[in-house]
Amino acid sequence: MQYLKDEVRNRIVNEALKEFGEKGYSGASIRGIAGKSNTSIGNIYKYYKSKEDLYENLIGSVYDRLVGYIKQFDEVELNEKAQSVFYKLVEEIMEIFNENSTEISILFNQSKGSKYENCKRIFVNFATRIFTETIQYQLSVKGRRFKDNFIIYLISYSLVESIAIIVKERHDGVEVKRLILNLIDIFYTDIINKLDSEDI
Amino acid sequence: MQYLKDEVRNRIVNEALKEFGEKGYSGASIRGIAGKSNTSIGNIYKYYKSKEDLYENLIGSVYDRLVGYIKQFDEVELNEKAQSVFYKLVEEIMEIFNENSTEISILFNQSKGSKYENCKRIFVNFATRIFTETIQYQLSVKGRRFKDNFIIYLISYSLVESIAIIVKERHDGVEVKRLILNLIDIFYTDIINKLDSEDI
Amino acid sequence: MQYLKDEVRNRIVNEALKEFGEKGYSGASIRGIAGKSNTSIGNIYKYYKSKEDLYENLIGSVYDRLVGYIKQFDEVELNEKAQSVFYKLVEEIMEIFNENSTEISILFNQSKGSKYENCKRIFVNFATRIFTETIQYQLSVKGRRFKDNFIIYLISYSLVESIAIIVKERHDGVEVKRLILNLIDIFYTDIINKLDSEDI
Amino acid sequence: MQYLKDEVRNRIVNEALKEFGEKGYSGASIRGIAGKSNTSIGNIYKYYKSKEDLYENLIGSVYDRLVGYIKQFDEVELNEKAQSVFYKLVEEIMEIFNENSTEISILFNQSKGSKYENCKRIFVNFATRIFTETIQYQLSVKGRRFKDNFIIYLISYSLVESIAIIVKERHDGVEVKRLILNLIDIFYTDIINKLDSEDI
DNA sequence: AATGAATGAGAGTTCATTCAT
DNA sequence: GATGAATGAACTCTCATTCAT
Repeated sequence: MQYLKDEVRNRIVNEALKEFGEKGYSGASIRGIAGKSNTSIGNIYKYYKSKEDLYENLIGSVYDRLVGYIKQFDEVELNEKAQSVFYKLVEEIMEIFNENSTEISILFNQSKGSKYENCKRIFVNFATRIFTETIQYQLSVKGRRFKDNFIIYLISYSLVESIAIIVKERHDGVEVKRLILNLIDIFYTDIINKLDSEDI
Repeated sequence: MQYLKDEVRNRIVNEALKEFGEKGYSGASIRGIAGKSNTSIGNIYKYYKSKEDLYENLIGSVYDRLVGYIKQFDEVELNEKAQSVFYKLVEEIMEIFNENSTEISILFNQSKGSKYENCKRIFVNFATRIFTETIQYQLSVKGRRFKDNFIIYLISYSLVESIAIIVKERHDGVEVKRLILNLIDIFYTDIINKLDSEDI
Repeated sequence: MQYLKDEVRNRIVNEALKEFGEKGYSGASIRGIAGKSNTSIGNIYKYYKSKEDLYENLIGSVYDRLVGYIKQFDEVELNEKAQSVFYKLVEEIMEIFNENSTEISILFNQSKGSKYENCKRIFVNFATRIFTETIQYQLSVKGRRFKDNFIIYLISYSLVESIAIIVKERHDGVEVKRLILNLIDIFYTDIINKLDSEDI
Repeated sequence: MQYLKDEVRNRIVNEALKEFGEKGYSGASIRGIAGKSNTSIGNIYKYYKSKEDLYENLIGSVYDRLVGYIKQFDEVELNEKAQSVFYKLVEEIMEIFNENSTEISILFNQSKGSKYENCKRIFVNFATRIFTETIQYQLSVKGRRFKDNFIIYLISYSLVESIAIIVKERHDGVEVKRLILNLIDIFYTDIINKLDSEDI
């Protein structure tokens, strides 16, 4: 009986991932998931008490790991450790990706309307913070300050959007990592140089 | 009577822009727009014959200008003119932004489910093309080829997403233009150098 | 001013006749009539207090003449005069047709949903009565009775439906009259003979 | 559960037949059908995916049989077989009537606005064709031609309208058949004689 | 545990009618 | 007298959720 239950749950999970991945949280329909997973609408509600609960069960742990990693630095001064913290986040993302590539893609690309729609914003804000603090630290060493915050926010936003696309369109962990690191290199390293020389 | 009608139309337009801006095309409701603009559901249908027609009236001309500009180069060889074509597109966007900043923000950020949802993709594809052709032209001069296409797609995608955020969050034309040009500089110029030296 | 009023009223009347003639009472829309007659919805309600009232004004007099003619015989024994009463009804119809061919066509063919939708039924019942009494009179002279009522009802119904089609599709009074009389001849005279000989 | 479902479906079907029978396709409302069949609006859409689909399920097979029978002769020369083809159509109608008297009545009398509204016209055209070819064949044997087409159309129209009324008002198959054959006899046989002698 | 029928709120849309101007 | 904007009820249809079986 337990076996049967797990088998049904797996079917629901798999088809729900497909449905959410294709149509997004709001556009997905419980009816559609039930149909495709060869079970009944009512039975889905035996396993998950609502559409939101189902989404939470699929995406929640990925969200929690990601956001949990970020949140732990909320009240912490980073200074010269900022950059390494960020590279650790990439490691974290890669671990999540290697175990749950579909879920992380859905979390980033299809969460509109769900309780996780703020995820990308949290990520962007964190990236912005890391980047800002990195630069501030480097400039402070040279006794200088930098002005613009928004351009860093934009770069961070771009990075996050790109990561979202990468995890959606590429499925090989090695390639995904290479692409992400490439982008960080392009977006951040170059910009630090640029900011350094041009005082944007 | 005339001014009354215009006043109501303005209220509808303003509240519709708010509603679409907050909830996106699909999430917005005619009922909600009617309520907030202090008129009746039926009356909105005096002004616009459907939800789609309302959206079209708000966003259509902005879409047409933007996509029209891009489409004119569909069958045209660009070669060394690629970059200037792109800068002219920025000029076009800035003109649109100066007249219709809210609309262009909605077009980019909230068109999912509408007839304009392909807009960002068109823009990304065009940016990818411009960037690819620019690089190919420069490399061909030196007798070299470049390999990776996806990274350029990601950069282009990032640029477009960033522009979407810029027009959403900033309302001063001068600043918007500066930010966009900054990003192009960061994203494209630097990357060309990078690609040039590292053979990505 | 009076002249102006009449001109508008005429436009409304003409376009309303077209609209009712094309779409039927229920399918016709006040908005459509207003649009085509180059006036406003509200103004139509200055002349007619409702859609029903408008229909009444267009079709009522034709209905009243027709039904009035029929009703006058409600409590009257007809006996041997039955047939001539019916031919007089045809004369009445022809007079109406010659003055108001459009209206009589609408009355017969497009009154569903209106207060006049019973018109054809009244007409059919009257034709049935006339026919029944004519036959009964003829048979009683020979000391016989006839049985079936429904077949006469059907013939009468057919006659009325045919007249409805004739006034809809033919516009020349002479031809209309010839066709109607032809049908009466076919439907009635022959059937009397048939009933006479076969005791249906 | 199964019997419950069937019971509800039956209630919906019965009440839908009543509603369509009383108000016609356009006039009938899903709300009304839901209310009268003691279920909810939404539940009707569990059984039928649209108003049109409901109507199709009720009336479609009857329409298909009838129109299918007629359509098979579209490209076929009939000559002296014309009359027997028509009598076979009557047999077909009687079979349909014996199984689905309500449905055939609705098809003929209440299909305006639905996809089946052309049914009576198809039937009339077929009857007109049969009648015309029968007469032409008979006259050609005697080396004569006949002139009027419209009167045959009217007779055919009358016949079809009468059949529509018969199936609406009579429910005994034997009587329905007798009435239809009686009418064909009256309408066609007599008229052939008439046309024969009088050159209408 | 499983079913899927049933619900009900809310979506977009239409239209006769009213009423302030 | 004329306007047409405004109303509101009714329409078809969808969907997450509940519940009797």
